[in-house]
Parts: sequence; structure tokens; C-alpha cells
Amino acid sequence: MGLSARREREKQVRRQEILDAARRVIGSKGFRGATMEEIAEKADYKPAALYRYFESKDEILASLILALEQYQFEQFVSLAERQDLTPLQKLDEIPDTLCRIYRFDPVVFLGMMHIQASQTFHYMSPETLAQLNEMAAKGIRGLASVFAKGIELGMFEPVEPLVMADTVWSLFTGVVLWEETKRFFDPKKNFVESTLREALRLLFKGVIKDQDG
Amino acid sequence: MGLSARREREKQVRRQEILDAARRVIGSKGFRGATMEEIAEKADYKPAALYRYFESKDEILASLILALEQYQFEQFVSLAERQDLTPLQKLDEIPDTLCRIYRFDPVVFLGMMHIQASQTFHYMSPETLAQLNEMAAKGIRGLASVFAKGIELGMFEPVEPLVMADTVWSLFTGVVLWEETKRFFDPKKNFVESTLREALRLLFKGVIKDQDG
Amino acid sequence: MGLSARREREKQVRRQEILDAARRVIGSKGFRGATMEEIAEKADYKPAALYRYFESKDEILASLILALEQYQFEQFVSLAERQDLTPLQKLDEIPDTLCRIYRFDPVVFLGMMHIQASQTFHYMSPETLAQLNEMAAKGIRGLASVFAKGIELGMFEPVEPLVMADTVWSLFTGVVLWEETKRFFDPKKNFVESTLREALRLLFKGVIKDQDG
Amino acid sequence: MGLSARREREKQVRRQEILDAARRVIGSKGFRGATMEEIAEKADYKPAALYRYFESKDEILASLILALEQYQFEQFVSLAERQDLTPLQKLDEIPDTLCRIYRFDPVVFLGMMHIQASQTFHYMSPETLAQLNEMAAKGIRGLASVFAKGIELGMFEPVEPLVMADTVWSLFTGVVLWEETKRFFDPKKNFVESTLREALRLLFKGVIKDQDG
DNA sequence: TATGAATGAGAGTTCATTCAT
DNA sequence: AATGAATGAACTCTCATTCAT
Repeated sequence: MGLSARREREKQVRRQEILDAARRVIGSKGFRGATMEEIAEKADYKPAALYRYFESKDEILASLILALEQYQFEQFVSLAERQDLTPLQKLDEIPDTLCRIYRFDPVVFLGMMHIQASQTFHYMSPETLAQLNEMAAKGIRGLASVFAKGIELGMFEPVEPLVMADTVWSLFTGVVLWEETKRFFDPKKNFVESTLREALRLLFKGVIKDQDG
Repeated sequence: MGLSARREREKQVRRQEILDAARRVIGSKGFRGATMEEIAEKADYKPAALYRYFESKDEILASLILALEQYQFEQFVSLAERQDLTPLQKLDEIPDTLCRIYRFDPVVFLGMMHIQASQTFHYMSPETLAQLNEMAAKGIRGLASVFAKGIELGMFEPVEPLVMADTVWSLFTGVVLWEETKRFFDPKKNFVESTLREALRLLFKGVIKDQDG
Repeated sequence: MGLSARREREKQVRRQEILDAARRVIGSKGFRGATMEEIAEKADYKPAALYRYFESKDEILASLILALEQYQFEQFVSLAERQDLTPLQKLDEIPDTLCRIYRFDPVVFLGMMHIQASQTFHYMSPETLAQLNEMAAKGIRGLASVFAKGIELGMFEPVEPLVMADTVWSLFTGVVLWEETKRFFDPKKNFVESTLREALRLLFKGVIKDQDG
Repeated sequence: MGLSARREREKQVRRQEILDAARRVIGSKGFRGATMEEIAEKADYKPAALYRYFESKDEILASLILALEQYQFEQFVSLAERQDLTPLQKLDEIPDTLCRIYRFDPVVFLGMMHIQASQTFHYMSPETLAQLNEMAAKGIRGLASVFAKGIELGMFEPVEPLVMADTVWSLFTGVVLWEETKRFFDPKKNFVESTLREALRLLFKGVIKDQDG
């Protein structure tokens, strides 16, 4: 491995450390409230050093979001493509999949859900922004393909897959956001996963043609 | 009408204008991103003038949030108390009710849903904050009472009403937030209401004991 | 009395009311901390109305100071000119005289003593400023004439009268300011007069030639 | 010397420079009138830079005051503890000591004497404020111990030491404030020290038991 | 005469970012 | 590679003052 290659890898490690630090700060202060100073502190750097690894604060935020979107996409596609499961069994897997996505980066997930997040990125290049949007769309299409197969096989009600995927995703984000909101009132509670599972169970009663499968 | 009464009413009108301006700015910049300067500009004022009508930026935000929470509470209570509807019919009314709440102030609804919102309020007095939280809790309890009656009459599955209300509300916020997120990618679309109705229809299948009513 | 004369007198009454209000505010907030809003409120006006009676905030402050200086001047001159008292007896009257001056307007007295007070008057006309200074000088010269007479009659040590007046005045302001400062730490105490009397008693031991008079 | 140690010292130097600048501004504008902008300008900075060295304007003011109070305390204690002087000789040293204190920081001394000063500090923490008050009290107690010894040895009239210290301090502040006030009228004059010495000489005649002593 | 309304001018403060070292 | 130092730009908020009514 060449010297520059090692350097490059070192750099990637540092980037990750910074991203982790950013996540922690965002978790308690939100996207807008997170400051370079606090991120740097958590990463054992001084603010100026961050600019060696990221062009701007916005690039840090974008990196975090993109990583989550990528993971989301992979999770949905990988679920959709599993050969060992029937469409109905894939349905059963959705709650776990969603929770995995949430747990992959709860902090960024929550921040991202807020539509205004986009407004945060003052200087974010249009290309980066487009990249972010594209990745999000790919994710949703991945989830949709789970339903598409079931409908194609006549196992599900012929709902438009994209619409169904949206509904599921809506429910998911709703559960998460609402649970988090309640946690704001009572920090001890954290029922995200059980609530989600229950809600999806109810939801799927209307989708599955023959409940006995 | 006395002079001072008219003056007071005038003042209320100006307050409303400022709140409207604030809403518009928040809609495009978020709570944190909204500046007094831009709010003032939209309201045809200079920033200093706003302080004749509101003590601080936080008071403006709190006013908007409280108004929405109040409306939400009223809507839920008024639905719960309707004598002309059976519990099942009230269930049918929930989507419309939810959408009315959302439409009452979509911008603030979205901002409020974002958990980090709390971080936004720098100097908000603990009393104001408590007032905000209390009103939010009252709202959810109002919705819960819709289910409580149905359970009491043996028409719904004996799910814990508060849990059910939470689930519905989760679904609702999820739908809204997700739809809004998608709108960020494609501003032309806006299916909030139809998606919500569909999702709730599916959801209620698991709640209603006897689907033939 | 002509209409305009009555009007003029009415105006003077209002001016006094405003000055009284200003005094109260200055007492708790200081010259710089006193706002037109608070002064107006205490005078049962709205801020804008004050400008009918005074050109500016600075004119209000200047009026208060001038009145005190005028009173101080009158007190000193009237003491100096009393025919019924010997110079020594006049000396005995000094503490009372000083305390009368202090009590005439403790608030403004304290504010005035602070040299920086002058910096407060941003827009004060040079004429007004000069007037203030001249009146203060006249006051001290009035006090000096008390000593001058005693020295002239050979009853006091031949100290330069102006220097002696300054020393007495210094002591006085010192007592007042220091006692007030201590009152800041312990609001219950207020020994201005007794401390002053004691201090002057000590001080005069070195001035009076023959203590048995 | 380690790098960080040098850095720390550099920082202290900068802090001093800023404090010096602040002193100059306060000297002409007073505590309240001094602005961060003007302080920065005098220190060859932009306002934002000051916040690297001080948390707030209030911290700057508090630093200046505390330094003076500390110096005052040290001066009094060191005078009281001198073994080479009799109580009477210590008395003779008081004028010089007081003048040293005054000269240590005339500007802050004057600002501090103004009772309203406390109103100036918007955000000063209660702890800082308490620290300021405690240090002031310690100073006066230090001066009092000078008299206590003389009374204990029967050389001074048995005046309550604390009262005596207050009186001396009153005289001192009075002299200073009055002289400064006069300097406002005639900037050329500055007799603080000679007036003080004269005044104290007269004052002590009533304290020292045996004047030939 | 009195004032509601509005504002210009500034104050203190924060923070992402740059740059010499 | 890392950072101390510095700052421009922006933000919230205050207040003396003006002016139409």
C-alpha cells in the first residue's frame, strides 16, 4: 500500500471520528444548534482542524444524512431481494427493518425527518443536495418493491406499491417522531419499537388478503 | 366601542399579521432559521417594531404553537363530545379532524413535530414551556376519550385508549411529515389527506370489533 | 392672569411632576439606567408626551441637577450671610446645612457626585453644561465665604477658605457616598447624618483657633 | 517553558491589554457608557475578538473591580502588619496608602464608588457579585485593624475601629470624588493627594490621644 | 394636548470560517 | 497536521426620539 493510500485511509478514519462527534452533538442540539466548536471538542480537535476533513459544517451534515439514506436503501433492497422469504414473510420483516434503519442513526434520522433540515444547508452545493434527494428516492423505491412482488403474486390487495411503501414509511416516521416527542415530556419512556410493531400489525390487517396466509 | 377597545383590537390584528408573517418565514426557514428581520420585512415592519407586539422572538413562536395546540385540543374534545355520532362514526371523523388540525397551521405543525424544536427556545420562560407541554398533553387526552367511549360501549377492542390515541397520532404525524418530506423532492405533490385517510382506514380495521358495525 | 400665563404655569406644574418621576426612577436605576419609558410611566404619561415639556432626556437630567446646585448655592450663601451667628456658630451649622442639601435631592446628589455622570449628556448643549458648571462653582464659593469671614476675624486658622470649603465638601460627599455604598450591602443601615456630624467635629478641631471660642 | 505555558502567558498579556483598553474607555464614558466596540478599538481588535478573552462585558468590568479591591485589601493588610511602625506611624502612612490605592486604578475606583454601579451589570453571576462584595468588606476590615492595634495599646481614642476605618474611607472617597468632580470643571487641577493629606491630618487630631506622643 | 405607532442607531453576543504559524 | 487567533456577518433586543392623528 502506497504512502498516499495509507494517508487517505487515515483521513477516512478521522472523518468518521468527526462524524461520530457531530452525531452526538446533533443529538442534543439539533442540526442547526450543533456548532463546529462543540463537534470539534467531542472529536478531540479544535474547530479549525475540522476544515482539513470537511469543507464546511454543511458537508458534515450531508455526509451523515447520505450515510443513513444509503443504509436505508440497502436494507430495503436487501429485504426485497431475499429469496428465502415469501412476500408475506417479508412483510413481517418490515418492522425490524425499519427499526434497524432507525437504530442505524436515530439522531440523523430524526433530524432528517424534519423537512426544514434542507434549509440548514446554506452553502450546500446543488450537486450534494441532488445526491441526497436521489438517495432518498431510491430508498423508497426499494421498499416499494417488497409490496410490488406481493401484489404481483396476488397475495396483497392491489394497492399501488409506491403508495403502500409511503404509507408504511409514513407510519414509521410518525411512530418515531411521536415517540421521540413524548420522550421529550418523559425522557424515561422509549417505546419506539413496540409501538411501531403494534401499529404495523394493525396496518397490515388491511393489506393482507388472507390473514391465515 | 371605546377607543381603547378599538385600539386593543387593532393591536390584535397587528399581532395576527406578524404571526402570519412569522408563519411564512418559518415555513421556508424553520423555527431557528426564521429571523426577526425577515419576519418584520414580511409584515412590512422594521424589526424593532415587532417588539411592540411581542416580547421576544420566542413569544412569537410560543404564540403560534399554543394556538395550534389549543385548536387541536378543541377539535378533539368537540369530536369526543358530539352526541349525534356513535363511537364508530366518530372514528370515521378522525381523519377529517386530523387534517383540519394539520391545515390549521401546517407550518407550525411541522416545526412542532421536530423534537429539536425545544432547543430553539433560548429564553422561553419555564412557565410558557410548561403551558405548551400541558396543552399538548390535553390534546392527546381529548383524542383518547373518543376511543374510551367506544371501548366502554364494547364497540372497540379494549385497547388502552391513550395508547390508541398515541398510535393514531403517530400515524398522523408520520403521514404528514413523510408527505412533506416527499414534497421537498417534488413540490407539486401533496397527498397528505388521501394518504392519511387510506392509512387510517387500514388501521381501524384492527380496532373495530364488528366491521359491519 | 392671561390665558397664556396660566398655560405657562400649568406647564411648569407638569414639568415638576415629570422631574419628580424622573428622580424616582434615577433613584433605582441611575442616570444612565433611567429610561424615558419608566419616567413617563411614573408621571402617568406616555413617553412621547414628555417631549412636550422637555427637549430631551438630557434636559430632564440637567434640570434636576441645576435645581440641586441652585439650592446648594442658596443654602451656603444664606448661611454665610446670617448676621445672628458668629463664624464659629456658622461652623456648627454646616453639618445641618450639608444634610439639608443632601436631603433636598439625595438621588440627584448621588448621581451628580459621580464624575461620569457628565458623560451621560450626549446631546446636552454646551450652554446648559456651562450653566451647570458655573452653578456648582458658585455653591462652593458660597461655602468658602463662611470660612473667609472666620479667618478674617482671626477665629480660624488661616487656611485658604476655598481649600477648606473643598475639604469640607469632600468629606461630606465622601460620607454620603460611602454610607450609601455600605447601604448597598446592608440596606437597613443609614447613618449619613450622625457619621457626618462626627467626622466634621473631628475635622474642625484643627480649624478653630481657640476651641473654647 | 512549555508551549502551552507560554500561550497561557500570552493570553494573560492580551487580557491585560484589553483591560487597559477598557479602563481607558471607562475613564471617559463610565461603566455603562463603555462599549465593547470602543474597548476593542482601543485594544486594536474587533469586538468579537474580545470574547476569546472574556466571557462578556460584565466579566471585563468585574475583573477590573476585583483587581482594585484585591490591591486595596493587600495594601491595608500589609500596612496593618508592619512591625517596624508604631500605630501612630501607621496612621501617618494612611494617606500614602490611600493614594496608592487610588492611583492603582483611578478610573475603576471612581466607577466603583458610584452606588448605581451595581445596576450596570446585566448578567453578572451572583457568585461574581458576592465575590466582589466580600473582597470590598475584607478591605475595610484590613484598614480597621490599623486602628484596632492603636486602641488596644491605648494610643488612640477608643473609637470603634470599623467606624473609624469607615470614616477615613469616607473622607478618602469624598476627597477623590470631589477633586475629580472639580477636575471636570477645570481639568488642569488635581490636588487629590495634598487635599487628602490635609484632611486626614485634621481628622486624626481627634483620634490620637496624646498629640505630642 | 396627548399618544400609538414606528424606527434608526446601536448594543452585546454568537459562530462558521480563514490563515499564519 | 493542527491550531491559536482573529473576524465578518448576522442575530436578538433596547431605547431615545419623531410624527401623524
